[in-house]
Amino acid sequence: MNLPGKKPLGPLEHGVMQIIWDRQQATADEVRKALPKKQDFKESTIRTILRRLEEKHYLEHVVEGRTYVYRPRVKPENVASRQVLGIIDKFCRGSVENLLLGMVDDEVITAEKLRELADRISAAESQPTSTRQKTTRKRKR
Amino acid sequence: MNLPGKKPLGPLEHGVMQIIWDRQQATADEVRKALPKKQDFKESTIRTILRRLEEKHYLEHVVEGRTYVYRPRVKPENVASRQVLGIIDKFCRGSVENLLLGMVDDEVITAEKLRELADRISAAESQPTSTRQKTTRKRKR
DNA sequence: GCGAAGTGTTACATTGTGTAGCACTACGTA
DNA sequence: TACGTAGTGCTACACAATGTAACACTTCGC
Repeated sequence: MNLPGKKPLGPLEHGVMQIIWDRQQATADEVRKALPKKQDFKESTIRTILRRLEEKHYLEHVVEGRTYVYRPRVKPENVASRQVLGIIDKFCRGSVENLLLGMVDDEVITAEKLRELADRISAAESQPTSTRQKTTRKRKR
Repeated sequence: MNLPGKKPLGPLEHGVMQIIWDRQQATADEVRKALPKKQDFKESTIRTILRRLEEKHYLEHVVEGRTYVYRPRVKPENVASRQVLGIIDKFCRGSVENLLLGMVDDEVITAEKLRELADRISAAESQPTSTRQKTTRKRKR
């Protein structure tokens, strides 16, 4: 089982993912041009990064004509949530509550604001399916 | 500014932190004995790890007799919360809400449970100071 | 004065990431 | 039809972080 979102990304790898998440898809050349012009990379560099991201299952590609078009295999929020899961395991004895407490204590978010968001999310969750926008995914567990 | 909780920890480094978090403090030898007996490390190995953890500001030590006694400089929940902050920046366009949405979507937590926790935390937060247990810290921001 | 317990210093192997070169292929065009 | 160009495949190298440890030095108790 090598699901995406687990392996960490280096800064450049992350930058590339950002670009592809932003525009839904991109070719090696598009990525290169979209990166900060400050350091402009060789195309082979970009292609190496893209290949590694594909090996890590962050990306997949389809061949279009003779160029590879890369698309994300995961949404950034889901990568985030998996990484947070790992953090909870490692630092919060598996308890989401401990994490949230730490975040409030560290002023990452106020208790008030947290409750507000939780209410909103919970409300949206129980809304009728007609107005509801939920990712289609196979449910397990 | 080199505050703790930012630099990532390798598996062994993390294991050592766990031990010290558990027992509040420990010497090199205690750490060595507390680690899984499967791989039993040389003391110098442990001491290298401890030194690096101190360089990263996860630990500090006091000299007791002639031995170093290490104690944590951060609580695990705070390390967690800082790392989560980084994740929010990188993957959720800076929005805590996006992260929470991702976590609900990924079934790391249910919307219902989240709301419950948020309520509880919020209630505790606004309790009178007499019964309140809050970390003493300099507030900034 | 010696041995044990402890620290200081240094080093090497492995792995992940950034960086890129070079060879190969296929398509459009002169 | 032969060639340049756009694209990929494969390989390599350097640097930093991490795991792993040896060896030398110091000091306290006996």
